[in-house]
Amino acid sequence: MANKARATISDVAKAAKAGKTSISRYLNGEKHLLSEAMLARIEKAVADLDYRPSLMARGLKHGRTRLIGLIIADITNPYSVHVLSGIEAACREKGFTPLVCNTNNEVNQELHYLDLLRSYQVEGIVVNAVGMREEGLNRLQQSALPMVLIDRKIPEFACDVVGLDNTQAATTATEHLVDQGFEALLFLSEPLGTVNTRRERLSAFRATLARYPGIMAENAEVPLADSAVIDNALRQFHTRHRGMRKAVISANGALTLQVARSLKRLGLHWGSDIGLLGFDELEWAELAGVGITTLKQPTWQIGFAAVEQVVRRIEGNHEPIREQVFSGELIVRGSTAR
Amino acid sequence: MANKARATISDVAKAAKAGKTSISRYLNGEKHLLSEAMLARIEKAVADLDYRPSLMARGLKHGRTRLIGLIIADITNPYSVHVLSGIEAACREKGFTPLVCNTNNEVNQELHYLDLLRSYQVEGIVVNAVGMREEGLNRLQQSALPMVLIDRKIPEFACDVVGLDNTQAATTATEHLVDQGFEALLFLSEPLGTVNTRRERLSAFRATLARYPGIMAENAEVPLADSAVIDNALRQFHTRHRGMRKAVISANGALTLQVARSLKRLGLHWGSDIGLLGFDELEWAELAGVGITTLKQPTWQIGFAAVEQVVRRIEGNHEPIREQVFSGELIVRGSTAR
DNA sequence: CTGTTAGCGCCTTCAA
DNA sequence: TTGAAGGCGCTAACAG
Repeated sequence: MANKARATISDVAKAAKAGKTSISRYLNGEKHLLSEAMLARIEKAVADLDYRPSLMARGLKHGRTRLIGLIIADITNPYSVHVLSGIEAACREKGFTPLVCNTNNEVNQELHYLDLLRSYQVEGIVVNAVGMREEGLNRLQQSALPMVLIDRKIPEFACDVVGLDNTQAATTATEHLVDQGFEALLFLSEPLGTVNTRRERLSAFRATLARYPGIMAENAEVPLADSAVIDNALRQFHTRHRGMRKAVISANGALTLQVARSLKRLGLHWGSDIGLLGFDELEWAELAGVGITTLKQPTWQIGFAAVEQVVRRIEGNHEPIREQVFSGELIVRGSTAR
Repeated sequence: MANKARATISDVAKAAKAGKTSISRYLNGEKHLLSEAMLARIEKAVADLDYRPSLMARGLKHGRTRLIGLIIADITNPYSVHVLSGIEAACREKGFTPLVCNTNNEVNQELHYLDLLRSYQVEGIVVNAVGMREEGLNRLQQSALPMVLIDRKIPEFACDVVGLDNTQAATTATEHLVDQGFEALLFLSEPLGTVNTRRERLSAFRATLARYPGIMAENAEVPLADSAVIDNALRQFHTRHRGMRKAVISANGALTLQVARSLKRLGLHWGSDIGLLGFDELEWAELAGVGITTLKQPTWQIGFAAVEQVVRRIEGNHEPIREQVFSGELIVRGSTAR
């Protein structure tokens, strides 16, 4: 009995001995305009044919696809995954469907997907930016497509943003290390570039330590994938401050993983030989040696809030650009114990 | 200068002083049918208006949305994420776009999304099943929508599958533990239910140990979220075989995490007090204590192959149901050392 | 080589 | 309370 093609509204109309209009009304919650009899017939027909309206056609009609485009820099990153989880939840609640695109940290993928999303007529976009420059931006500015950025801003691009309160977070983290009696601190991040989150975290780190003149403050930029460079930065920091209590702050979760690996290679134990604190909570943080102290971001909320904001825009809200930050929570473990 | 609405094919036609057909031809690679002059005018118009065709409208026309629906049980699971990565790559290569749905391990979400995907007229579906019963199945059977399962099969549902060679993998894992001189082995999994992967792994475990009568073989089913139960299972296993060399096999990555946490709570050290081997590679496996031995699945390839298969079906391939398995790779670390 | 026409499945006037 | 007609953006005959 398997019906080949999907049933269309006309099929239902025919089966219910009604006009297409009535079906349409039935579908759009205007049931109060229909007679009991009609209602029953339609109900039956819909069920029989297992009919469901084509969102494509509907979208074509009045541009409401109920699709929200997501551009995620790296789906492999736990941060992104948890944000995605919040995004999913919010979409579900608001009646949208997320169209997920993974740019794999490549700028041209970003451009490609941006185009694609527009082709699918998404009603809004949520972006965890990687590069995003020139062309991509111009196009976006013109098409007044609602868009909100997650985590990172895009330089010189006015747009809603939702992310972490980097200053608060980095300050909290730094002060914790000061409290724990560390005398030399290294802030480790990927190359700063124009990535505001890295810069803000570093600035707050510096600003905080400016209040503690006795403590050495350093920072280094290392590429995530180059373990030799990381080893080197860590080794040098360690030898340079031999005899002192010292600690490393890693600017994000992916980097923390590499740092931990590097320390292991170098034979340094976090907690005893060197302090370690990483941005982003890690599911395995408690299992690695004496545990790793982390600064946990409310990732789920961030994702959820991002969708709320983009939906607000979709629904015509024209308030000025809005920047929404959430505060992080320090989770203390063995790696920063006295 | 920002143009409000998106340009349509008609706009372009007007701007290029051409008919819509010519534009359409231009877009669909039938440029050879167009005169130089026309081509140039169109090219310019398209660029000027930053036009890109609506995939919605196109889809409406001849049912080719170039969309592939993805139903992922738990996007938070690293396994799924890596599979997703392969899926993404394959989609890109084949010219499809993945529509990702996260069911959050809830069966009704699964149903909901299944409907949704059909509404969006996806051309095929890739599913990492959670429950998927009755209704959902019937609907799917009828709509001859190409579909391939990842990892798990659905009971009594004939469908292409791609996943791990569970027998090979579990056998390899078990033999490794035998080789390492363990005398009592516990196979730990979530409740078996009808999940074929769990059952197959357990069977192979049992079958392998049948060849080594001297070795104790046990298994236990524990809910992922109930740490008390896990603690208990582990504690009992440990005390029951006091004085023997014993090891635990965890049936998947998420469980391995819980097992590691549990062992830590119990004050048992993997490697020295008890052996540990987990299905699924974990990025932190080397960092947890002496390291955790894992059975790594070729996740990326699995995802890639799944899309290849579904695309094959989309393109009209009618070969009999196909089951594609990849073999796992044992990565030995400290947790199973002598 | 190029344009006209007729839908794809749906929603929205507008009439009945 | 119901239905017929037109059009969303695009493609595919079918003429010129």
